Amino acid sequence: MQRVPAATLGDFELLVLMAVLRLDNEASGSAVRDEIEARTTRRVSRGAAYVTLDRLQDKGLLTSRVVDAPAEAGGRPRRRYRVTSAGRKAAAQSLGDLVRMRSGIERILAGVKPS
Amino acid sequence: MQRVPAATLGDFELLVLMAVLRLDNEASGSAVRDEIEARTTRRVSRGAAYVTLDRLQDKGLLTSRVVDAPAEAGGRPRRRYRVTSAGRKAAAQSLGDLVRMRSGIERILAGVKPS
DNA sequence: ACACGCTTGCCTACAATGTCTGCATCGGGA
DNA sequence: TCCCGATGCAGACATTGTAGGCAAGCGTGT
Repeated sequence: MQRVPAATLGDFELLVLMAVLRLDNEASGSAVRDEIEARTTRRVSRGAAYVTLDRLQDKGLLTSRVVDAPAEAGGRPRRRYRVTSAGRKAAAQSLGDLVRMRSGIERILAGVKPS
Repeated sequence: MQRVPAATLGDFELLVLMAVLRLDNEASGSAVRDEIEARTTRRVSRGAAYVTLDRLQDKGLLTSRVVDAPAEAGGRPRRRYRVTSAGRKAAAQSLGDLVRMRSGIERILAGVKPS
């Protein structure tokens, strides 16, 4: 069942949504996980990914289906996720908020050396 | 007491951190609140702002002091917040993650009409 | 000096999200 | 068949998000 209020996205939810988008709407759970770990500095446990994927589905921001041939070397059939138009809208809004907030302080944030 | 692990920033924490930065490190609690409400689509209660400000202090990402002349028409003395170097680093890292994740799908996210 | 009202700060409680560990399931190969 | 690797998922708990209400100061008017 979908929840109507569609509250604001959490930080990880936004990353997951973008991961699915960037994987061309054919993302499996572990693909999402790998994508986030590859593109960001965060470490993602498998469980964390699936729980978030599930919650995004409850909100109606994602859909999924279990249509997949098994992987090369064994493995359970994969579930594939797709971003809905509501999902795109939510992601765009969250990112818009971030961008508007950042505008003007890029310089301050740029000169930061990583540890 | 500061917490060492300095976990990843939540979405609202990041907004608050940026608000203080953009207010030139002389931000009061309600100024932060007003700034976020002005620049984003989110509504911020006073309590939410202060709780987050407090937590960011515990993490060592912000410092504060109560040095302020009273406002124009009455009011309690204001507390002013300042972002630490650790805070700048944390914000830069979170934003970096977001930007890297977004790169390549800007087009998809751009063509989204607000409701 | 006193009461008043305004603004800011903060505390408390609760909802939502983030995160991990462990286990079940499915398919392939030995 | 039996094991193995990979995926999905469930349960539990930590962290963060959010609101409402109460108290503290400070000016103003009497």
